[in-house]
Amino acid sequence: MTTLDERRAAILKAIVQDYVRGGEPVGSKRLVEEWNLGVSPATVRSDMAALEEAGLITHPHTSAGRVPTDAGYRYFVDTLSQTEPLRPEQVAALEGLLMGSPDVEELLRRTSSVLSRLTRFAALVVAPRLDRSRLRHVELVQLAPTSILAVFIVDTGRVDKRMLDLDAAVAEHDVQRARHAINDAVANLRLLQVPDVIAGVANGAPPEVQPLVEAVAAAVRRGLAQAGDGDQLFVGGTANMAGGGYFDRIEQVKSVFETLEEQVVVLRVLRDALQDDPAVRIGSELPLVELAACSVVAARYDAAGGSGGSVGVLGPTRMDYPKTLAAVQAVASSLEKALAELTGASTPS
Amino acid sequence: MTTLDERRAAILKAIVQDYVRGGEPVGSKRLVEEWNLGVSPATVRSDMAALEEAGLITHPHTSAGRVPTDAGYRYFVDTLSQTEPLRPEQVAALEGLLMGSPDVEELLRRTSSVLSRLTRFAALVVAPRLDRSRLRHVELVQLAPTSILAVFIVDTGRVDKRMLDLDAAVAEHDVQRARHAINDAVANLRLLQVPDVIAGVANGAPPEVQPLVEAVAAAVRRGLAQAGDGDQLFVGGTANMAGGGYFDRIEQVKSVFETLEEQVVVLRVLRDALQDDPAVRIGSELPLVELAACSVVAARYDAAGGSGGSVGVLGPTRMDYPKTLAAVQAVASSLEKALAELTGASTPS
DNA sequence: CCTGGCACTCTGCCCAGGACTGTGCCAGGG
DNA sequence: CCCTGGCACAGTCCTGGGCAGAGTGCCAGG
Repeated sequence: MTTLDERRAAILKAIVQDYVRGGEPVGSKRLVEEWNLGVSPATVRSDMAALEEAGLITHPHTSAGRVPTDAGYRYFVDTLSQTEPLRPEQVAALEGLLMGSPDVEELLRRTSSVLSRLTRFAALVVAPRLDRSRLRHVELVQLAPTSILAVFIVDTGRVDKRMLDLDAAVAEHDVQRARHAINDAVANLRLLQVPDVIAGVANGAPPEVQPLVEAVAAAVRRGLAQAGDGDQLFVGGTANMAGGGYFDRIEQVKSVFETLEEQVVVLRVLRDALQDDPAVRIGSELPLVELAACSVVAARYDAAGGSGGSVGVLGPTRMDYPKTLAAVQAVASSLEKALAELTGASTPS
Repeated sequence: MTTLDERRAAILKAIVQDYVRGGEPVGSKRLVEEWNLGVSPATVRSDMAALEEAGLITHPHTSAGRVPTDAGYRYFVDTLSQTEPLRPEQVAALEGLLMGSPDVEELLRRTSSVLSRLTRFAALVVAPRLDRSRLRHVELVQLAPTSILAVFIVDTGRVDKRMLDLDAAVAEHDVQRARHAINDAVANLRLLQVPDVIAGVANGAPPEVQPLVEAVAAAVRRGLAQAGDGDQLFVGGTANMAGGGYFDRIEQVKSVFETLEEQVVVLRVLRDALQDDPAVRIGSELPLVELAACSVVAARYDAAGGSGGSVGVLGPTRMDYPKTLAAVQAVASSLEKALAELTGASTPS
């Protein structure tokens, strides 16, 4: 992207800001009136023609004002704007809301709720990644002779479960032996190391319990492999996408909702976006054509032990990027704090 | 509701069916043509006037056809229609989809997905009630000296967790003592009995562990008290409410989505509806004005040990009630079967 | 390089007319 | 007493024309 003439940059900036506020194509006359640019509408027009030539703005039709293109928003975000930090009382309110959460799940739920209300878009919150968390405890519950429910309790307070289907029946007390052997070996281990350690336990274990222990190791391995797609996702404020008056055709709204229902897809989009941090992905930059009229703004947050997740919003391309970025970043950092408070206590000396 | 003249009943039925299919007000002429009623449009008109007098149909405006009112749909559902059972291959496909589920949560998720695709409305699935389930195991994990994570594993394979904040620190081995004492006492007990039994354990326990055991009892009690509102809810196919062309104003769509986001509200609506089984609640019969243009069709299902939940759909009042009822009931019974298969194996001799 | 002016284009709105649909009512016939 | 055909009436939807408004593109001049 070539760098822009100073006045043209100012005009692009004005177009973006006006359009984001009003939702209507903005013309040369209005522009000079509201932003006293010191030049005449005619000059602005020729500049706008240049901006259009450069692919930064378009015409809906011959005689309408200009509208930013995705590239226009991109230029605006990259070089014409800077995030406007939230007001201190907003940050305070934010932290107040998040701090009191009783557990991680509830905290993440609240986070998605508060972020959606703050931005008036759909909020996306991805739970801390499992792979770097530490395992606290494994519980094995025998539901049937060959089927065992394995429950994994992780230091962030998250609880995961998985059914194990064995080829042969296991005796109740062998389940207990496996349980003890595994827990002795893995307590407070990084989840990533767990499969290998458990596999080691299996090797040294008596033959009756070996298959069970191996099954547990396999379950953890599977869980970690899935972790990318299997991460927990909390979505909030989807209704915001229906109001607001973005999107002209109802079909667009529907396809956005359809996309939001597919957690796997949303997770992929988020992960894809988060090659930068904070990340802004505008319209066609998103990997899904269904979301061509949408943008994603996201940021990472860290959690105890180097694990972490991300928060973000999905909104129309016509969004206030500086404000949204600020909100997303503020929420990410508040979440980080609240999480630290919640699980920082979770490493007793 | 007084009973209706036979011809008038036929006319009402025809109006409902035509309107549900086409979405447009239906007039006297079309009616006699398509349903060869054996009388002239004029006669139909006078009957329609009577039906309108009775509050079963309305005019959108002076010179439009008639549209059923909520009461009209109600009459149709109660006395003019009967559910059309699904085709056998549909039932088979349904069961095929549900049977392979690895665990209860996934099963319920799939259920909501399949029900929404079957009906093209938003599907609601409430997990089996906790209060009549049996407790399999309680796990206590100490996250900090005064904070304990209690994990409850129930026979349906469901896992619930709850944080316990104690007033005083507990020693690690006391946590283990409490854990053993509780598990010895409660294994395979109905959840409803659990609080009292644990309270009994607390009484006989040494003073160091007493507060912890009591906290566990309180947690279960709280969990059960909440059970009404705290039940797990799986919502699927919400995007269907945006397509379809029901709802004229976008505002309605938005308020439906807002309602769907409030799980507590949805659960209340469902529980309220399920005084009958199967239940049909039409428009103004629902306890929420926001849902005045919607109907709920729901049915209960039973799960192991007398516990159970419900499945249902939320759609526009203008829905095909016989078909929807059939779908909901078929899904409920398939879910019941799949659940039995999944947890029936869970009562080893 | 900027500016004012001018012609042009396209939208949105209003209004009127006509086609259409559907109703309500009434008088007449079985 | 109920059904029927006929007729007047009311309201929607569509179309077309006219008109105002906004905005552009271009060009000649400072």
